[in-house]
Amino acid sequence: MSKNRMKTIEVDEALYHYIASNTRHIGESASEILRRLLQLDASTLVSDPPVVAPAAAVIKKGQGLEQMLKGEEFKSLESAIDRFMLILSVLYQENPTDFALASDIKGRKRIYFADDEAALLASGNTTKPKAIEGSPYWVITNTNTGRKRNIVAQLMAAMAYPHGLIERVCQSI
Amino acid sequence: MSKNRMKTIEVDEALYHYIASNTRHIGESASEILRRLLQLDASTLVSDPPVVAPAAAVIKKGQGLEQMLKGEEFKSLESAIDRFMLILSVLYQENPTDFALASDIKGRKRIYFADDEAALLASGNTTKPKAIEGSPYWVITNTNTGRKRNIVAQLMAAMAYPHGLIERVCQSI
DNA sequence: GACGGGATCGCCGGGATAATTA
DNA sequence: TCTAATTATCCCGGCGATCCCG
Repeated sequence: MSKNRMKTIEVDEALYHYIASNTRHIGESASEILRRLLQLDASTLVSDPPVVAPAAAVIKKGQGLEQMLKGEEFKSLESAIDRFMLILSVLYQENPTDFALASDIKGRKRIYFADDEAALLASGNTTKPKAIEGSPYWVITNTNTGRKRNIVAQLMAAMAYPHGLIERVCQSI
Repeated sequence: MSKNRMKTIEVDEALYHYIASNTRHIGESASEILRRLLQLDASTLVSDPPVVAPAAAVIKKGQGLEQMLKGEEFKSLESAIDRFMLILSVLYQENPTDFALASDIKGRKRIYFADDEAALLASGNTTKPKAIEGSPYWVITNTNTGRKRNIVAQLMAAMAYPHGLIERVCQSI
């Protein structure tokens, strides 16, 4: 790897997580990881990247959430758990890609999200997994409200939502 | 893509140019470009990134450490203990032989390194040994941060690393 | 694994600081 | 005794999951 001067670029948190999670060996740098993921030779820079289908319809950040907070459905929910589940559902639908990248949040022993129930069951004692509607994901549910807020906050932060919105959403749980 | 909560990563110049050259439209962000190049669509998320032949693993003196200091993995660590463990891991991998020779560092009664947990447990009261990843060694962990720095400094000195690097590594703990 | 929600309390990891020893 | 080095107790904050309550 070249010792050349490094350039700084900005990436959103979800992408950052994705990159970090692809570390192959201890102490690997961002450049190394990206080169591998991009299938670039360490030395040569191949010209044309794979052509990919255009991104799906872009929804403006937080729009769906804002609507949800105002909506009758949300207001009608009586329990923290129901609000929690709806929020996650909306978060997923608003941006499945970022959600997927961000959902590797975990506690000391439990993992919080998985795409199947069994994985969550296996990660703790009575995790009470529930499916997130409209998504392939499951979440752990046996937590106090503080932790539910916490999980949502972490998730949203990793999905690069603005602070203020994170605040309001967590507050609403 | 939102501009909120961006993370900064460092990439080498060649990679930087490669990314920049793949801009599709004016004002496109690094995240957007990378997402496209990495094929991070909802559809491809589940599968692992393409596996590529690993880069040759020869590491020159201090090179691996330098990489580590810059690496995403290291930056993502939140506790002194985690940084400590990663540093030791990289030190071992960079030169197992020297590590082995240098690792007979000890305190007044505790020994700091051993190739099995029991030896460390036996050398003190609550030494909290942890295994050094990628190596056959264990370290004592029940120390304040000052001593962790100390241990690393002694180890690196015995492995003949330059002072400046020792400084920087210890500082980073 | 079948009542569901979630507060409360116990446990654990990190590591500063107090205690101990040379 | 005073200081400096080393040990390891112990506190704090975070996490888990039991268990109580509606």
